[in-house]
Order: sequence, then structure tokens, then C-alpha cells
Amino acid sequence: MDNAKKKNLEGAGWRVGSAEEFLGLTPEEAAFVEVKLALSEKLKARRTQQGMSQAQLARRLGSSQSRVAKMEAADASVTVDLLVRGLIASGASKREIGNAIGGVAPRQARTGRTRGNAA
Amino acid sequence: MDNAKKKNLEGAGWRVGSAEEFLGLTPEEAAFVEVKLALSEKLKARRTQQGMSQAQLARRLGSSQSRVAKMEAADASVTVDLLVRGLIASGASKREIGNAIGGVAPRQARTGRTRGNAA
DNA sequence: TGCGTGTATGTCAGATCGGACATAGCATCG
DNA sequence: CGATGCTATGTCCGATCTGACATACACGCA
Repeated sequence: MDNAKKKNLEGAGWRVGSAEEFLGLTPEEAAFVEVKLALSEKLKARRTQQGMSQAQLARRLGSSQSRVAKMEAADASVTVDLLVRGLIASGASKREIGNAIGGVAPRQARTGRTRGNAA
Repeated sequence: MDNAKKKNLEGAGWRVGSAEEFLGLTPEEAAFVEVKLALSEKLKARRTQQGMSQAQLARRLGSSQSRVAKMEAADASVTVDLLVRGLIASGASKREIGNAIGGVAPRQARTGRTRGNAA
């Protein structure tokens, strides 16, 4: 799965979700998968951004490299639970997690926060 | 990690924000619990707001009333996975889910978290 | 009082998850 | 080339979760 491409689509008009429907998922299942995908992407982004290897993050998580790989691949055997824990272990705040799921595009194109912030 | 401990503690009846530290949770565990709490609150809010009973939501979820009760109680035996599914089943958008976690209050005052909608 | 409805709590068998391990693919380096 | 480091995939088996059920509590009503 190439994240770059997916992100392009997201930024453009939203395509990723349609893949799930194509697979015969209900809208609810699709939404759930989207949540997982969003979190797995964010996890990978944070990890690489911090120059960590999967093995390092795994250690921090008390898990294994293979599991981290599956997390980032949004493998079916990975739950949102684990992804959230992984994000937290990678230092993500609740805010970041929330934004990853429902937030506006994580693209850094925008200079200001969605909402007025820092004094 | 130490789910047993968490289970007991949660079962012992606990309060929202500050209790984690008192319970000796690591910051990461605390953050995770906060996520769960935020989601369970949102779930209950959405359900009642829609005039649904736990049993009705359960049916929609393909689950049972007792499990929904546990979800809303943020019981240790429910995962973020299930909470997210519950929210989706209740019609919540990804955005709403993200906001519930990441906490930018959409509209109403964020202070009355206990349920203070007694207007 | 008894009944109906909604919610809370405990339990359990079966389903799912997760850490660990093995293994393979791919770069990079000496 | 071999060695090292990082990632991907498949497979176990013990740990955890989940739906279902039983049951209890609360409230309103006739």
C-alpha cells in the first residue's frame, strides 16, 4: 500500500473509502476501516518522523517488530486499541490522535491551526 | 499492560480525570484510559440524544444490552475498537469520533463533563 | 402490589487478538 | 561476496475480548 498515493487522493477528493465499498463492506464497516487506516498512517508517520525503527517502537510498546509492521499495514489482526496504544507510545497526544481520525487533512499546507490557538 | 490491575481499579468505581495518577498508572496508560472514557461518554451522549435504549443500540451493533452498558461505563472489558464501532453504529462521523478523542469541544461548554446537561 | 421498561453487574464458552518466532525481501556497506 | 539493519508475512498458542444469558436494581404506572 502506497501511502503517498492514498494521501494524494485524500487531499484531492477522497477515494480510499471507495475501495472498501468495492469489497462489499457496509458503510459502517468502511468507516471503521477508514479509522484504522488513518491511525496506522499516523503511526508510521510519527515513527519515521522520529527516526525510530519498528523494532524500537515495538520495544517501547512492549511488543514485537512484526506486530508493528502489521499495525502500520493496518493488518486485519490489528485493533484500533493497539493502534491507539502505539500512537501514545510514540508520543502522540490525544489531540493528535483525534485529528488523525477525524481531523482535517494532516497536510501541512495550512499554516494556521484549524482553530485559533497559542497566545 | 497490567490489565488485571486496571480492571480492579476501574471496577472499584473511579472518577474521571485525576484518578489515574492516584491509581499509579503510567502517563501512557492514563492517556489510553482517557481515550476510552471520552469515547464512552460520547457514545452515551449520542445514544440518549437519539432517544435510543441500550438494547436498541445493541441490536444495531449486533451486540447485547449488557455489553452496551459496559461500554458506556468504560468497563475494562471493552476495547476502543468496540467503542468506535458503537459510535459508528450510532451514526457518528469520523469527525465526531476524532473530536471526542482529541477534545475540541464542538459547541457546548466542555466543563460539565459528568452529564451536566440538566438545563 | 405487580408489571413493564431501561440499566447495571457477574459469568462463561467461543471468538479474536497479540507477542513471539521464523523466514524472506531489500537496501547499504566493507 | 557476506554481513548488518530494516521491513513484510505467516504461523503458533496463550491472553484477552465479546455476545449471550441470568439476575438485580430503579423508576413509573395502574
